[in-house]
Amino acid sequence: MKTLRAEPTRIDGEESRQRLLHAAVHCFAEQGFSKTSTRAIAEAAGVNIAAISYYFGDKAGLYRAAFTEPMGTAKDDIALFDGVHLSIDEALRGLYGGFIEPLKQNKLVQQCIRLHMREMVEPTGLWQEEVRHGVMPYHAALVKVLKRHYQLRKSDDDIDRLVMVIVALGVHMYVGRDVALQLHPHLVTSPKALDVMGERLVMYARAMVDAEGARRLATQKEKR
Amino acid sequence: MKTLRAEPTRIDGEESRQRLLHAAVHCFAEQGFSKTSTRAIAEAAGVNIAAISYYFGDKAGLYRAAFTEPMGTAKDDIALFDGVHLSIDEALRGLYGGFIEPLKQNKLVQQCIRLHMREMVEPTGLWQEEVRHGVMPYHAALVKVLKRHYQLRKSDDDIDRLVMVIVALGVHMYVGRDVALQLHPHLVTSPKALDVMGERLVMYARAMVDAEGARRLATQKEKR
DNA sequence: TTTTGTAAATCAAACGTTTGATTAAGATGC
DNA sequence: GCATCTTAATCAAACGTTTGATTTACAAAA
Repeated sequence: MKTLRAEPTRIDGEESRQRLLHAAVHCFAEQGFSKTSTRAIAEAAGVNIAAISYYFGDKAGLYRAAFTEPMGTAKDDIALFDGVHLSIDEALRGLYGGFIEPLKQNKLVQQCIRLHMREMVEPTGLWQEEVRHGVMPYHAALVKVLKRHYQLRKSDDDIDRLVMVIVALGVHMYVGRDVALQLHPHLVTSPKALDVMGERLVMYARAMVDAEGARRLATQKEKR
Repeated sequence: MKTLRAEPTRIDGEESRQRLLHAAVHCFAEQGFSKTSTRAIAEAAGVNIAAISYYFGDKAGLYRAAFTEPMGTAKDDIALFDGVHLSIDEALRGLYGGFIEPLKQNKLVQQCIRLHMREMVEPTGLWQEEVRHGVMPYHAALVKVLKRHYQLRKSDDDIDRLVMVIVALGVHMYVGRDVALQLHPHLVTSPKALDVMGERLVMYARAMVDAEGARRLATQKEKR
């Protein structure tokens, strides 16, 4: 029933493309690639189906665009914690801030991240590229921060392990979000609660960093 | 072109159902629900398509069976860490052992877990039930352990937060596995490396538990 | 100003394929 | 003979994609 047509006339230009892209991000993030039909996307965007092939070639092309285009580069996130003048606490605060902040607002970014989380479990090839261009530099930057903190010349496996779990705490805010929403909704919804969560993450991470430092010291002594 | 027929004849008894189930776990874990066709499952199982509706009703029924049947109950995992005589370190060792051990072997279990991880990102309704019957008791058991350790009468938000991140470290071994395999394969493949990882997780978690304990003590003093 | 030409954008309709599910007939073991 | 199981064939529905025609915007030509 399309009796009323609110749209004035021609939208002309990039707008249709943009609307398709946003609708795609929303649909793909919500239901995944296969469960989302091109028709559903087009309908949500208020655009004809053919526009998909017109602007993006095919469904896969639209997905690729939805996956990569709206996301900021990893550099933006890295910049939040890799300043040379930052203390380890400040660095961790910046790092987890990058995880927490999008959860408070910015629906599009949240959907994008959800899309990326999806790819972690369901790698389609795009994710491997994302790991190379997004995750790898991110980890490398964090390794650098830790090296400086421990005053090491070379990194090692234990640094990598520590980086893994530090990142894990942030990642889990997204991966475990649905579970948390079911178990303790009030801990992960309000901005205030999310801030408290961020504080705790910093505290936890700091504790892990210190524990690893102590362990390194102990094994170092042991060797002598 | 089906000129050659390798299959003998009857596969005797219940076997078809089992083969279907295993093939389903494998396919669903690998590609997810929508991307897996009933034909692909039947072919992988070496069974006619109609057997799916015969044994499981429909595709959804097969999925449900693949999701629930092969998994052990949450009680098995909980039993690894909720003994009243266990120290906090022993409890954490048991807890993370439950995460690490399946990674060393048992392909079927790994695929099952992968299936469950999938549901975390792509909730189909089964996951909500799983949260109620699997995750919730798991969290509750861990809360109990922490309450005992801190000698608390009542739990609170901060305990829940701590439980979340303790679990996060274990969960991340599965969620972040693909990334880890690309970044540091040697840290998450060999049984020996996995054991080291398990040790570190215990150490990290212990550090977090202690940090939270210290924080509680500090805020407690502050209030007086 | 008006006419004409061109390229971009949009549309409904249809295409061929794949999907999950069902059917009726056949085979097997008791 | 009877219940259990397997098979190939078939179904409607939904899918992604393509098509050819149409509409709009804009600029050059008259």
